Amino acid sequence: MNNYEKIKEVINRSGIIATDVSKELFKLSLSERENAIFDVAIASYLLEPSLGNHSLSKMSLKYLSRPFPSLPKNPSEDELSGCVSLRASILLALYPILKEELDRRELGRIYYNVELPLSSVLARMEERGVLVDTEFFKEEGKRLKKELQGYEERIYKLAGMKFNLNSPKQLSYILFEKLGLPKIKRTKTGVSTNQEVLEKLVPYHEIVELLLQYRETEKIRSTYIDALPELVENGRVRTKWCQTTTATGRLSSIKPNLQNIPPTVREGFVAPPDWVLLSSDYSQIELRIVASLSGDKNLKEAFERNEDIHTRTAALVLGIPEELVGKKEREMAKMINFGIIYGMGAYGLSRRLGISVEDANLFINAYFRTYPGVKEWVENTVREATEKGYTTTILGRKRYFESVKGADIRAAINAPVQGSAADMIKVAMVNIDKALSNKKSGMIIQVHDELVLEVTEDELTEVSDIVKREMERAVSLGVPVVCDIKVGKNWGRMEKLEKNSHGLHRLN
DNA sequence: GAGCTCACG
DNA sequence: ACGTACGTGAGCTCC
Ligand SMILES: [Mg+2]
Repeated sequence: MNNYEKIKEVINRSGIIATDVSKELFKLSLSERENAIFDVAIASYLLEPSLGNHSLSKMSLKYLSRPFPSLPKNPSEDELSGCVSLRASILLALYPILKEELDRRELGRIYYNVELPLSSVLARMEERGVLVDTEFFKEEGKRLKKELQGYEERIYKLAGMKFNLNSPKQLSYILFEKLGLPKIKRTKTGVSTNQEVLEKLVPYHEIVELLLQYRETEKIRSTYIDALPELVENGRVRTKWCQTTTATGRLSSIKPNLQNIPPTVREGFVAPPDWVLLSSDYSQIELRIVASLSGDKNLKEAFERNEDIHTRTAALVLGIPEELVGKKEREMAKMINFGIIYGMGAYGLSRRLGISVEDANLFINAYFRTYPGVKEWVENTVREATEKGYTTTILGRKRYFESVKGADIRAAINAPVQGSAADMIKVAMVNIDKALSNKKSGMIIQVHDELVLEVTEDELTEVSDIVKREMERAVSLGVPVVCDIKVGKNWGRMEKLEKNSHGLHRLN
């Protein structure tokens, strides 16, 4: 037996306790069964998701009151083995403590049924990576560079001098001192020049419109077009899917972050010849979860009607027929629907709708009269968070709060919604991965309410059925759940996939 | 490394 | 009693 085989044999016979590296073990095929692994980082994450960092040194101090030994520089063989075995002993000691704590707080289920199996799914997503059209990035880079040079020249001319356009400090000097524009909002260190401020300054000076365009283009160029190709290896980027980072239960993604790619840049993520990309996204999942958690009759019924939820909301709130709901009314309802998910108050709504706080209050009151169950749910959630010190999702994931005041009130309202949506798509991912285990196709990206898969053309019909079914039935909400499926040769240009009368899929 | 800004859901 | 909409990651400037 070589070392690899020895290690594999031990792991699958005795089990292994690891941290943060369960994905690596799966990648190396070192683990043949999930229950051969206990990942202390994932356990610690479920126990304290707001911690952000579940390093062994933190866990060791917290649960064992023991420092985590650091490796000396240029260690001797003895020092090395001493340190490593000390570290291993810490892992070993953490295992029973974390396991018992998971059970005590009823987090064992979500650990064993969702998070642990998910870590192997994420491992496979990392291994597969995403194919990148480097030519697209090259050409787009050239085009944006030219476009930016045009903005720069005109901006310098209007400013009467050259300056560093990427420096908010210098820009603020130009706008508010040199050109004398009104100061709208301040930051900790000076005067804000953010997009919201610039939009208000547009009528004052023609430089502002150019600045907005420059900012938008420069963002795309610097963050995406220039940075992404640096991370391509053998034609693919392999993001790291972070499973123990967010306070709510969502995933995050780094190097590169594939969860904030703008539509224009999505074109650069492509399928190989004879493959397509398939994207399936939940429709209004967070609001459906609000309907489910609150049990509000009217909100549930609104979804059962399968009409546009914002239009329906506007009609109910304003007491008018849906045919009379115009753009403005729908926009207002959409704002409140979103606002609810974020725990927004009258002040926030008034600012976003450009109306008075009094009017915003009227709308919110009318909204809660329409959906009284939602109002009750919000109040109960905040009360529970205060009394128990945590909020809970549909699968029992918890987020802890020390005292629920200020911004924490809103976070406490949002956490069960955002977290339940995360629970749901995670379950879907585990089930889809299982259903695709004997296929060539596989998942490559998750963006909170969207899954992207790389699919061979011959598997398209079957895979799209699996994805849609597993996403919609991942967790039973008692409210209809709908996913829309799109297909294309790249992530940017996709067409809706519809079922025709023969049950066959076709591209429109 | 902090602060600002901004991309996504 | 609210610094007044939640959750992320990353590039850039400046100290
Ligand atoms: Mg969606």
